[in-house]
Amino acid sequence: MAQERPLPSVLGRMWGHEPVSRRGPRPRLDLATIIAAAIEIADAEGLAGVSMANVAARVGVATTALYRYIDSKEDLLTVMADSAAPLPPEPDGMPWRDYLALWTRTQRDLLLDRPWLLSIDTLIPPMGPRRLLWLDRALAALAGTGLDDGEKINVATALVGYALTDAALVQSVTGGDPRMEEAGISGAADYGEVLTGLLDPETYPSLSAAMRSGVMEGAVGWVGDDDFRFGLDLLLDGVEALIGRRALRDRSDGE
Amino acid sequence: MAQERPLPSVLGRMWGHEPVSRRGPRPRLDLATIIAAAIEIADAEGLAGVSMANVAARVGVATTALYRYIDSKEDLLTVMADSAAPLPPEPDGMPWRDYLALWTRTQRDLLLDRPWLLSIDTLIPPMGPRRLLWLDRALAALAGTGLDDGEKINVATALVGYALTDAALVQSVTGGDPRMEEAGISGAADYGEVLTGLLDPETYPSLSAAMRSGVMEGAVGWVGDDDFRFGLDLLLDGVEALIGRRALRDRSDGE
DNA sequence: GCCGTACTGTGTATGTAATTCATAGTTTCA
DNA sequence: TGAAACTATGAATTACATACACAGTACGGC
Repeated sequence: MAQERPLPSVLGRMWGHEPVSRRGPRPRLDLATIIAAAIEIADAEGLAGVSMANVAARVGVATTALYRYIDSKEDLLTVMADSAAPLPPEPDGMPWRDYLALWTRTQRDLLLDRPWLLSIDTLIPPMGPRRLLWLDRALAALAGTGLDDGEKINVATALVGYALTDAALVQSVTGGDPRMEEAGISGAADYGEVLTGLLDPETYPSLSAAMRSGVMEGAVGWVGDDDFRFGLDLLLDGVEALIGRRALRDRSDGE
Repeated sequence: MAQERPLPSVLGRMWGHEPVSRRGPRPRLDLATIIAAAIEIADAEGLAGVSMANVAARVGVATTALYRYIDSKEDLLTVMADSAAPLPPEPDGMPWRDYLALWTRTQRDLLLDRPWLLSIDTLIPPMGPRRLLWLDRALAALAGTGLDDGEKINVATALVGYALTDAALVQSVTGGDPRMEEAGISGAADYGEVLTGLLDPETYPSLSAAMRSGVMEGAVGWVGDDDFRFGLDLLLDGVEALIGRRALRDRSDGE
């Protein structure tokens, strides 16, 4: 019923609602082909390589032919971002905590594997079939925890957000960001060194002390697996605490 | 000593290392003036309005004159992102949890107030004087909690990350994102409606159930203050648990 | 006081991309 | 068989960022 809401063209096509046309020459392309080509280019050359001309060349049509399938480059990127996601891992009866940890890590690893996603994805509500599938699985994993739907969604949201920011951070520190490269920084140790030279201990007492004590040379440098787990556990511990509270409340409600 | 590392021009200028030049006409501009102009434009017209030509016109010079002060537009954006941040709130002896909550919220509100920051800022290690000041204050707030420097930094990182993703989400849902607007979605209720029409209950059992039960029409729609606090408390509960564990360990170490 | 030099701002020119539009060609339905 | 509906194309337009050569300016040594 609500189906009637007219979807904008790209979103519609994303969900397989291709326009049913009779007349005219058979289309030489479909959205999937275009997206696949665009993703291949992005994987190989980064987002910078994804120009309309480039994509068109790859699928063997003139640049402007693409505009029959998408309305703008923006749309292309949006659809790419959804299609680039693999299927979510299957729960297989895992405890919620294990599943959500895997769920989050897999998303982060995806972002590291396809760093161009980071340039498209600022966190927005998922609209594509793939991303929504991920969300669905997170909610499923939280079934039976006593959280309500809203809470489950918020938990999932916080976790994707973490995957996103952590990947962005790791990516920038390990040399992906031009802003870091320009500063001659590759790796946390460099960063610590630069900061040590830059920070006036009067103005930045705590930070400068931390840097001088060599935090960045040791275990903490944002990019280690420990660092990822640290934030993840912060969140999951929070979730666990919440679930505990809910259980308590529900028990006393039942009396 | 480490001061000697040659900073790239913009980064250096950000820290007040203006080049000491004798000869030649007195410069008509300085970096601060340019940044201020760029920020005014961004506040008024969004990032799209920030073209080199526009900024130059505003400060009353030819477009290409800007290149005497910055190397590229990218650099301009980077410096803008740092300068746009206000001074961090003062701790005033607040408990760490209260301070960090305020600290995070203030940053999120800044991002909502200047949405263009969201387009510049993917999470990267802070390099500018303002952002580093924020980091310093977070570390200071965690003094005496028993966390080590690395842990403190990781806590702060997780919190900024949360501020960033939450702001991005709110921003997109409340109409800031072209991708949402294009789908005719403004507000969580619209989102819920669209999804209800789109989702096949077989493929998306949990999510579709949640949508049909009207989550998005109720309290949860990502944009409410409750939703912000939800994720924030998740993190802070996690931090609290960690601090508790550290205290326990330290006590038994001391015996 | 004068002149060269180092440095500043200007105007022009170039290259890259996205996007619009009129056109020519291709199927299918009546 | 012809018209209608639709496809791909190429040329043209627009908006930028940026490189470069030039002209003017002020300081510092003589």
